[in-house]
Amino acid sequence: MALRLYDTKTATVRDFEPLQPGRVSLYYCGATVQGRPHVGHVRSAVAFDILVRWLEHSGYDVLSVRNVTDIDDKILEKSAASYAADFVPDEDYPAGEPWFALAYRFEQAFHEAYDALGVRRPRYEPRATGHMTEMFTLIRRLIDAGHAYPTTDDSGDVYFDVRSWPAYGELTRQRVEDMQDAPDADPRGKRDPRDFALWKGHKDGEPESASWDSPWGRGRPGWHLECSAMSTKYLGPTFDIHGGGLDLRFPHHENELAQSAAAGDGFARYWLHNGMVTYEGEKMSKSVGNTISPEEMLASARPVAVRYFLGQAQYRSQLDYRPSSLAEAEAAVDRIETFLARAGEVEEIAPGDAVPEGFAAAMDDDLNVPAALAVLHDTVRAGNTAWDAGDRGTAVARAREVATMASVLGLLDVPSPSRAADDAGHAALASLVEGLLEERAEAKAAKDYARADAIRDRLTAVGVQIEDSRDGARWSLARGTDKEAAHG
RNA sequence: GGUGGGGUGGCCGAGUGGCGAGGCAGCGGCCUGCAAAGCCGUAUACGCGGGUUCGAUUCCCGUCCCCACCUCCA
Repeated sequence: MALRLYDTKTATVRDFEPLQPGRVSLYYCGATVQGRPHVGHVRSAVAFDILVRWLEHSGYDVLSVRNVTDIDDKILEKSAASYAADFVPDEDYPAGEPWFALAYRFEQAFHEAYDALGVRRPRYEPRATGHMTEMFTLIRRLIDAGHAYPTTDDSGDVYFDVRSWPAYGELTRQRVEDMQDAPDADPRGKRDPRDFALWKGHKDGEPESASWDSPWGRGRPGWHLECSAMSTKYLGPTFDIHGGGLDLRFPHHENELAQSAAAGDGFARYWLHNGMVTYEGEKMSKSVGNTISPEEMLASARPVAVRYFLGQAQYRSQLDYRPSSLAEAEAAVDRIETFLARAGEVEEIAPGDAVPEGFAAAMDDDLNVPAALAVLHDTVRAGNTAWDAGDRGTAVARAREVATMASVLGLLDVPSPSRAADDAGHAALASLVEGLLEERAEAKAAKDYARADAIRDRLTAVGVQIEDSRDGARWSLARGTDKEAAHG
């Protein structure tokens, strides 16, 4: 069975056949680095991380590119605001910060969030500001082809001519005539209100450092242009997959497609869009106050549980967060880890190449992670059953499959800052706990259950969980609350 | 107004024209000195009204509601 993916442009599930056998070129939209990452950003990143992992598991060499939009209106606005006399700095926005410093700072914040969740970095992460000449070339091509024009006023703007491109709207199946005009649209020098900026002329009051000399005057690039220019540079005029959040379909991806296609490029062959994250069914919004940030999630649950939560729904589905979500994810992850730890007592469990057929079929079916997780959990059960029956060989075999599946879903690569952060402390703790467990074993042997239970209660009280087995007691640090990983 | 996606048991969340995925929570049982972990069992679920069909949650029609996008947005 081969991979099938839902393609937004054709609105169908299609067999995935890469341009070049064995190689996949993937471009997906990263963030505009104007603020701290929110849950939606990391959900998208996890979704595409799972795609890349599954492609690689399937034997493809994946060339992935994710852009960093480090120049745009919001970045400039926020920087400008930080210089205002009445500006009140907070922990996210200090006073007097240049736009490029602000952008770079948040770019790093995104990296921290991605890293914390085990999202692997793409092969390249190009920044918009580093690709001016590539953008000039694309604008030139569009003007020469009659699909773009510099305004006749003195603004220095260059626009894409929507009316010159009959296919405009093909990605989202909209007709230009049906589109609602933006209420606050400033027609400026546009021929049509839907025309969008390829190049924005420099305006008085904007920092000189935020503009570049171009054949059409000093200015800065429009948002959509960078993706067309950079994807072409790193992946070629035609590439396999273009991804991003559902909210980017229009206008961002529609405009990218129009630009690149009008310039004569094949552009993306498959369009993938991940669903939004909601809070108890409602769109997260700062004004409503129903938001939760990746940091807050990481403070209340282990990173691996956060990752599990973010990846557990099918990527196109809306992912609903509610206060109990992370505890549920934590429980599910615990179940998997407990089994792997059991089998790990027999021999080391490392991910291999083989996954159960049902898992592969689910992943090939447009990355049906929920169905894949069902197979994973079934395999855990089968392994536990074998373990309880004393069949260690089968248990270990199942554990290998579980580890492989978990690895494909990115659950084994999530850093666990707690443990690694303090090996010495952990060793000391282990020594103390094991001493107490020996005492407890002696008490149990003497049928002094009061004393045995007192020792267990004492350990439980400080977050050390005890599990008895025929081979003796096993201990682990209680999860869920995860005092260890709590961020300070 | 236009475009697209949804409404599944206490919660999350797949899926299918007919043998009720999976996780979490609950209940009963096995195991255990007691727990924990594990295993087994346990639910008159598919927004509403019609229709097609031997049979629909799954197809068709209507209807209600929700969400996203059409302005910066993962």
